[in-house]
Amino acid sequence: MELPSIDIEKAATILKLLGDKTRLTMIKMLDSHDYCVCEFVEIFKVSQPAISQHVRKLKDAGLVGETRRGQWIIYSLNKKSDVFPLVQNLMNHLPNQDFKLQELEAQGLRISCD
Amino acid sequence: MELPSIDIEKAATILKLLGDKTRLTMIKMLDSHDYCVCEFVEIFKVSQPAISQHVRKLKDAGLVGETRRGQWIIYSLNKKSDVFPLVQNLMNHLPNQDFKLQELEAQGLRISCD
DNA sequence: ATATTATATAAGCAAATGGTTATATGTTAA
DNA sequence: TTAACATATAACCATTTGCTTATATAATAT
Repeated sequence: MELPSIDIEKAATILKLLGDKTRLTMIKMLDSHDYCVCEFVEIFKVSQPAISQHVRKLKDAGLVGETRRGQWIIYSLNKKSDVFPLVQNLMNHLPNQDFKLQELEAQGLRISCD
Repeated sequence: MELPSIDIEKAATILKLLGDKTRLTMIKMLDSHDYCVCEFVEIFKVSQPAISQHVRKLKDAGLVGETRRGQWIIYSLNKKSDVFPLVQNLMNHLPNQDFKLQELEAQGLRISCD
């Protein structure tokens, strides 16, 4: 089966974007659940602007989408992206990060939206 | 089928390494053929030290191996690397780069070792 | 031995990266 | 309308990156 090819320059851009522990973890997490900025802030122990800057890069590259839900902005994987097959493939090599969600819940920090 | 998981920190390191157009192209090229430094220099139009620095990073990460053959040092993909399955998987999404080899040959710049 | 060729290493530099604090924007609640 | 909360943007800074030139090391050829 033939996989659609991704321009090597574009691929390098995506890999550079994912070549950061925080962003790579975010994407892996988003593979299971959607998250809002404030949840990421709790999880990654960095400032809120730092998180906003990371998700912005992911959004600019088309890897994630955002939806406002009340005062929160929920980020989710963009499965329509033309590089999604590549990303998905990558994710298969990474360990599940659901334990982070459980930690959030244990601390009562999971925001309450469906 | 279960894929062996790669520590997310290690994966980020590898992706950052491959998140560079030159190195990503090198790895894709090495997926088909071995190359020496001087060939890479011709292909990438950067200085010889720049190429040496790139291959060194790939070597330090265990992605490639080197063999001296006379005055040349031949670089090849290290298929024994524990991240090779990930890399291999990535490569499947990239366009073949054999035309670069053909360009080399057309210019008579392919070095003569088997 | 000496010159030539191939590669590696060192040092320096401009640009990019990822964080911070301060501040602006937008939504909700009182 | 005002306060509180969630997020984004701006400005700044230290570190990293990827190149360059200059030089060192190693093998080959004369």
